[in-house]
Amino acid sequence: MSKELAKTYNPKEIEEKLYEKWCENKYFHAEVDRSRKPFTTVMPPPNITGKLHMGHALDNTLQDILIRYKRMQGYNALWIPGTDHAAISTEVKVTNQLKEEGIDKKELGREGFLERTWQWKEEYAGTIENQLKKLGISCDWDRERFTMDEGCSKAVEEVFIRLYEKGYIYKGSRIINWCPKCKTSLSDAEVEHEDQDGHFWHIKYPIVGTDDFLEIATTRPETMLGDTAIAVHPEDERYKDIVGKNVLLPLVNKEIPVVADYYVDKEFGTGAVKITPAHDPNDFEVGKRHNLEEINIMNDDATINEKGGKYAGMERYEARRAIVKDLEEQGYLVKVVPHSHSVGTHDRCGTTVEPLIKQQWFVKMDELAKPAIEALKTGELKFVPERFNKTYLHWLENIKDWCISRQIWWGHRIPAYYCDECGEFVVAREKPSVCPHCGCTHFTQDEDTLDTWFSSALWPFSTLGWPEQTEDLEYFYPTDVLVTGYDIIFFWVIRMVFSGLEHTKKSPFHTVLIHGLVRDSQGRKMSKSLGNGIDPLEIIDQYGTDALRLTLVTGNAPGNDMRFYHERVEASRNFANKVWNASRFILMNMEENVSEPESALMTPADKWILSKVNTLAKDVTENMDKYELGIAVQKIYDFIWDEFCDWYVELVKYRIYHKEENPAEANCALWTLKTVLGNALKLLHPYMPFITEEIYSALEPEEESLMISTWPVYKEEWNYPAEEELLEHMKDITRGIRNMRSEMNVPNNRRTKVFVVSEDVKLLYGLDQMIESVKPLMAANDIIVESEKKDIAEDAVSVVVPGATVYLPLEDLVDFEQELARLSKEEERLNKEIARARGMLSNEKFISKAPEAKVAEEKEKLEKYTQMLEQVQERMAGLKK
RNA sequence: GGAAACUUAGCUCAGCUGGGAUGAGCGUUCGCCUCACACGCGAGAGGUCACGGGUUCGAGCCCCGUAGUUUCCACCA
Repeated sequence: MSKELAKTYNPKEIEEKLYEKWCENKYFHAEVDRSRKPFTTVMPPPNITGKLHMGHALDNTLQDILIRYKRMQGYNALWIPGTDHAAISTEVKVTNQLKEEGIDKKELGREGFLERTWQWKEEYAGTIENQLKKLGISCDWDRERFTMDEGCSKAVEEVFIRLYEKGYIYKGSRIINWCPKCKTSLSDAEVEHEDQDGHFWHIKYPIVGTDDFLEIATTRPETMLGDTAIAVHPEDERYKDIVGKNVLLPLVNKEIPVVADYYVDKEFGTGAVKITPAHDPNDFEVGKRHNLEEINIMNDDATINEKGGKYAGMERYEARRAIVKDLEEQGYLVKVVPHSHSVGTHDRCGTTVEPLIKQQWFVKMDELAKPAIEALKTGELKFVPERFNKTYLHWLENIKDWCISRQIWWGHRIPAYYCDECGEFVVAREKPSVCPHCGCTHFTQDEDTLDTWFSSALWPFSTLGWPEQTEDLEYFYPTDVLVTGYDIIFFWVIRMVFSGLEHTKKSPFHTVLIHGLVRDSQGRKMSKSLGNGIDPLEIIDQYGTDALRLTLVTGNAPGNDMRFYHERVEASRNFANKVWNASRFILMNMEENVSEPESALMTPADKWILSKVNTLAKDVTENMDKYELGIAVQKIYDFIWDEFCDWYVELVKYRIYHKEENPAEANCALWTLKTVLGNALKLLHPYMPFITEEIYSALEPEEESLMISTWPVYKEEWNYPAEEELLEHMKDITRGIRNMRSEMNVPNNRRTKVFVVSEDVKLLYGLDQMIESVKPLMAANDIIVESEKKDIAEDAVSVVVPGATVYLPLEDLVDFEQELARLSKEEERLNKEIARARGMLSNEKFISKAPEAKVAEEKEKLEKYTQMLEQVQERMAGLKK
């Protein structure tokens, strides 16, 4: 940064250059160093399915803020980046890409498809990496990982085998969620439920041996092809006599029994339920209890199979229509009632999920869940904000076994090998040579792959070398904070916690910082289908990375959603420009050899701003330690703009402009400017890394880099309470004068005498010390400070501020009536204030119960306002003469 | 059917362990191109903190209830 700077900040000129410098110097890289404390975080690996969206920008900005902060505090900060193979999502994307080229993935075969998908991975992982770099994030690129790289795959295999050997992984035939489009099983978490308008078809089933019918209601009539019973509530008087009898399944013309089961709700529908064990999770349970046959009537693509008789080959909804039509024609359909019900859909493709019975691999969850619940209760793990504890616990306490096998190619293949001869399987690290069951030597590996979350669950330790007991693992693990959105607590956070506890005996992190969603300006979720997504790169291009980052953290509390719109980024951009220009002003005037001045040379203003930045450092640190990043950055913003720019820089101009006459005073001002700006830049750096680094390098050219400099800490010697008080008085006086002038339409260029009358000796003395500096702020050509009102003409306007009365002789402009009106308004206000304070102080309970400090505070206020009121009244009396 | 969050200035949102809403940005009114910045400077206007109770000397904040909005979970055929 040279001294001839552009009037507006141009992020494009510096961002790339600085990022390269940081990378070249390995500032992001961390190695084991036992002399320092580590601070570790792992990046939630973005899916390689596409480019990053605003949610990623938020997630990574938050992490970068924390990691930069900790790094400056002296921690050995490690942030591991990486990407996720995103099994089904990626397979769908690549399959579609192939389809566009007219290629069926089956033609390619497994190997060919995988080769193609690895190509895809290379391309997208590269794109994602570049995007992250644009965001300025300081993760350790030397440690970049991928959920399907060698190390992660090794960890996956090891975990699978260990859990299998422990009996926690099993293969079983259970009812699972099936996506007929992706042709794979899904876990419960991957199924989204949405309410759809459907119908209730009331159908009558003839009771065998009578002329009676049993009426049932169903939302999915096509499943009747697989009905193997009707269930009623055991205590339902209506059906008491029918239990044990058979009914005739219409269309199929098969007799099925009526069973009694507590699952049935007497009040709902007709109180009689058709039971299709193979196509409904509840019916499956009922079926187990009553030993019912399970008839699977569907193929993997949700067409009706050969068990469906004449409906075989039909697509599921086509079959539904045909069956309803037939029922109606044959007189079995009683009525159709509109009915809204919840339908499960695949979260990746939106297809309605079909519950089917399939052989799948499962993780037994009950034992694994217990330590994860315990970790939260003991405090080993905590959520910020705390309300997510409930979400976490509720899920774990109601957890069901996790279906982990997927019938797709892209993913970690299950390490189970089937004997070609006897069909028995062996779970092993390598393909076995001899079958322990039959002695045969030919094996085929299980075709299935694992749920994508199976590998991401290991991310915090697989990326550090587990299952090897590496030095990295020992030193950096457990990690410290995990930053992620509330939308993947179930998918990911919970699974990482129980996996970490199971395999490393430790919670993988002590804190989970949860953030919300970035929504559009109308509060809608950003989505491809709505086309309302905002590309972070476009924003960066338009306003700069720092502006984007600032926008993403201001005015937001942890866990809350935010709305994103251009006006907010503009405000951030404006702030960047403000910082830029204040710095430009300082650098333009900066001398080579500024030195720390004697305390005696410092003006009250210098001490005040030092004191302010000192307190700021303390407050910001406290807020950041509590993850209150929005509050922290707001304080920095306010300090820089309001205190530093609007007051201090203005107060310093006189000394700077009179450098030649008084170099010592100028030095003092410059040193303070440099020191305070330097500290402010440090505090701001985690939020706005580029602009702060750029300015700092010009301000402190001898220092290597701001990002590796030390975080400001509170120092007692910069605590100047008296000067803080004095400057508050000075501001009150200045505002009083400006207010008066504005109200009276005094032209800007008209300078006046200013009389400050006060009994406060310290105030008078302090003002006197800064008189030349203060003049421009008060639009004064002369400031007279005195302890009592002497030769001030009555045709002056006056304003009473705490501790002083200020007069402006504005003979020609004074309107006595107006002046009296103004004063009486002020009198009224003060009377109200006094009444309020008196009211509190006359309440005995307040005096006896409120903390002493609070009582003293109110007494002080009462005194202050009473004094001001006297001044106002005195002035009014003078005017009335 | 459970659970959570939200309801504060025209808009979007902050408000830490309860102690005068001197809250922020945007918008708006008035005056300023004052030699760092018009992406700016100065001065204003604008709020019964959803509603009703309760606890407390004191409630935007704690407790209970009501209404509206949003989200998550759940097997109601």
